[in-house]
Amino acid sequence: MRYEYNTIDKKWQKKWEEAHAFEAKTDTSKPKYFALVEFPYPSGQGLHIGHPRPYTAMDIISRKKRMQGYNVLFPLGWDAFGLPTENYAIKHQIHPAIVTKNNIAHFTEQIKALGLSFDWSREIDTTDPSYYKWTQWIFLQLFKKGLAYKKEMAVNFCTSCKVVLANEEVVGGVCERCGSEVVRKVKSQWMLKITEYAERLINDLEGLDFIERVKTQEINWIGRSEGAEVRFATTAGDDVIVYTTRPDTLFGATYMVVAPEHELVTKWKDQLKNFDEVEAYREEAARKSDFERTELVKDKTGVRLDGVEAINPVNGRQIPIFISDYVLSTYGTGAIMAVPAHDTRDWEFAKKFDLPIIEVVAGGDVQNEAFTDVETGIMTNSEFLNGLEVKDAKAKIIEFLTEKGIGVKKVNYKLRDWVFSRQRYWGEPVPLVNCEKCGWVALPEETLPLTLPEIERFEPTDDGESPLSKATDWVNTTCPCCGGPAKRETDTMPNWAGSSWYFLRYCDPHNNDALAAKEALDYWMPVDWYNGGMEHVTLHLLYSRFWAKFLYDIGVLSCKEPYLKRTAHGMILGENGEKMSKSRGNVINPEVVIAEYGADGLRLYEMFIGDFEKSAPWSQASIKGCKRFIDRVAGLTDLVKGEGVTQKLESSFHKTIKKVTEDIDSMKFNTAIAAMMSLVNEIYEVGTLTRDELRTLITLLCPFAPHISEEVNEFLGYTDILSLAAWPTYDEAKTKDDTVEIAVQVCGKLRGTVVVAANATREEMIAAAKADEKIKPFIDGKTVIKEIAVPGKLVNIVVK
RNA sequence: GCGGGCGUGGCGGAAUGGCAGACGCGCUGGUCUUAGGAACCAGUGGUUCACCCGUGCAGGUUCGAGUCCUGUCGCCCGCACCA
Repeated sequence: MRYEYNTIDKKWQKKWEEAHAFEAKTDTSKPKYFALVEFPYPSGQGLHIGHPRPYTAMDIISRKKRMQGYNVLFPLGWDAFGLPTENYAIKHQIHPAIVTKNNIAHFTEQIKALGLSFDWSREIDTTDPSYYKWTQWIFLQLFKKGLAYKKEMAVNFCTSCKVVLANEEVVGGVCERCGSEVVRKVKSQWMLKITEYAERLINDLEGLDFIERVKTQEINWIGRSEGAEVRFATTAGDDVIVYTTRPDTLFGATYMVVAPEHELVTKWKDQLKNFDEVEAYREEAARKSDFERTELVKDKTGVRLDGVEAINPVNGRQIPIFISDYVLSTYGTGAIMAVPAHDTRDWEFAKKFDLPIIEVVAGGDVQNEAFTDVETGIMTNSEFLNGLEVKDAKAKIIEFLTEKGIGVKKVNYKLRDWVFSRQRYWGEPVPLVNCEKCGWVALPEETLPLTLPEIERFEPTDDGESPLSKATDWVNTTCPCCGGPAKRETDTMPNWAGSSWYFLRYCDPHNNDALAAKEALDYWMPVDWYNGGMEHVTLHLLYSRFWAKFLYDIGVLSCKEPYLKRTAHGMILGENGEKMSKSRGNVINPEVVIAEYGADGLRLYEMFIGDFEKSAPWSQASIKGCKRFIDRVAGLTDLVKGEGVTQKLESSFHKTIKKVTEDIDSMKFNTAIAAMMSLVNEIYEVGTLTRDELRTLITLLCPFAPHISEEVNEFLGYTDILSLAAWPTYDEAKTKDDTVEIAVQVCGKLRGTVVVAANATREEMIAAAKADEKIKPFIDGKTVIKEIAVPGKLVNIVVK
């Protein structure tokens, strides 16, 4: 038979659907397995060739687990709130809900054409009020626990999207989404206290099966550091608290730097002789975008505060105070003690402003460069710390500072609270009202969902107000607390809100009384294996872990971590090795590929293309090899004779079953496919196989190429659905051959091979090697110094 | 600058410290064909061809190194004045 994919693909997709083959039932008699892919944002462009890679990978894992007897939950949904849809809606004057509906329809059709074993009965959509009801509910719980708060603050503002961005959404100083300039704007924003979970977000990574680069990236992003806060008195009377990770170098502090935004600078206005100059610098710093600030990294600038000096608490020495934008107002206390001898940035600044450099850790040449090594240095010029190692000096000075009440041990994080407001229409409304009397008041939970009002125009205003502010009928309401007049919050939630808990909804997607029933959550959670992109590590992954921990704290979830295992796929690049993009003209359309090679051809090639975790360039030529392989599998039906086991093929089958089983578990799909290709090549060499053997082969192939496997199965006369059949098992003993060909080396160089019994002893192997005609010339007349034999592998004879 | 990763044929890529280049693409020759951009068969790292040389480069450990160690060069990704 042949692979007529045009008809076969559709035929089996329909059969699976009619049989509800992949719908997960809560069945406690079987072990559960929750496999998760990141649900897509249904963009107007339709499916990208990159989408099927992680989907197929997790589909293979899900299908195999299902065949191995697990109760598998493998769902999909739509992360459908967001800017591109809204921008499209504005441009074409179509309601974003309609745009979303159309995009989802298109995506659904394209994804279904891949034959993935998703449980479509659990499909969810973050823009559906019955879904975002629960997003709002979670927000209310955060609000009630004091983890959501509104704050006037300088935020990142994208000049093109006209919207506020979270720190995680600013990449390299520009907007992560559109690449436009990001400026600082002071706005009143809802914030979520993710920082309160910083410690747990780091500590609980331990023991999770996350790939290492994901763990390190999360840890670095959270950026924990240990140090001390130290109080410096000033000649102005106010104290300045600085944060330092090197309290041991306190005796080397020769000046102080505070952030331009530091509040004391304004307070000291009358005491500063050069306040005009100071003010000018502050204005300049405020005007700079993040991008400009990072561009100017190397060139330190600053202004000395003329009229106020700080006093080093350990030696009473007066030191000058500067403002400089190399000190950030948002980290630590916004003030530092500068130790130019042992900090690179302070050293650069000191050189530029001609400030003294005092060595307090011996071991370097501090006049020529900062000595920052904490491992080898010995304290000097530091009175009672002299002679100590850095690590001991740290402990001693902290003890000293604490005793004197001038300092305290302190842990800091780079992680900032999550800016949760967006001045956009297409997002979840914030279920709060602002009452003149009562302040911010939560809507009663039974009134949720608070749905989006119908409005005419979706554009945000130039001054950054949400389009919802124009819906006055909706905005003006009554306070649920006192009944007086109140106004609704007009900002909406960021698109990361709906995706922060979507996997929980899959457990019980149609529940109207809770985000999911406790029993369903307890049964399915945590997710056993979650695959997604590296670009989400410091965004979605961190946010959703935070929400899961919060839900654990309030008793909704029974697990502390939502995901047991996390892997990440590599990108599929264009044929030229560059990232695929319209502007580069190297985009491959999955629909076109399916039309030419069938769903199985695409699936197989996406898995065969290379190491799953690495990027790989697409090749229009290479995909042919996968199509040929499928055709050759279909062609095996012509070679079927009889039942049972073919002697010559038996061990090959056992080896292949073992290899494919193991490789799927470690995501080595490319070598699993290679093993099946080798087996097929061998069958063609033998020239015949049995019906049972072909059934085994297509069972192995089924997770990768389910359509052709089902078709061959039916052709062979089987009446079951192969996708639900039992996964083949292997006999370890039968994966071994009776005889093995071993390499024979003389002095470590390969000189030949000999065939020996698989269970041959070392002595037998060496004897066989020495007896070989090709080996003799290399050892005859020489003294054997050493003989090494590795069973099943090689013999190495060392001669002189 | 810091953190992570990677350098293997013409290409994508394989190799628990044990026969480097599995598997696939491409290429060469052949079979069959009116035809071949189909299918099938054979071959395919280099070479001065029983030797020898080959995993970015230079050393080291080892009976044996693509794999481990040290140094070095190059590339990719993330973070980036976080005190």
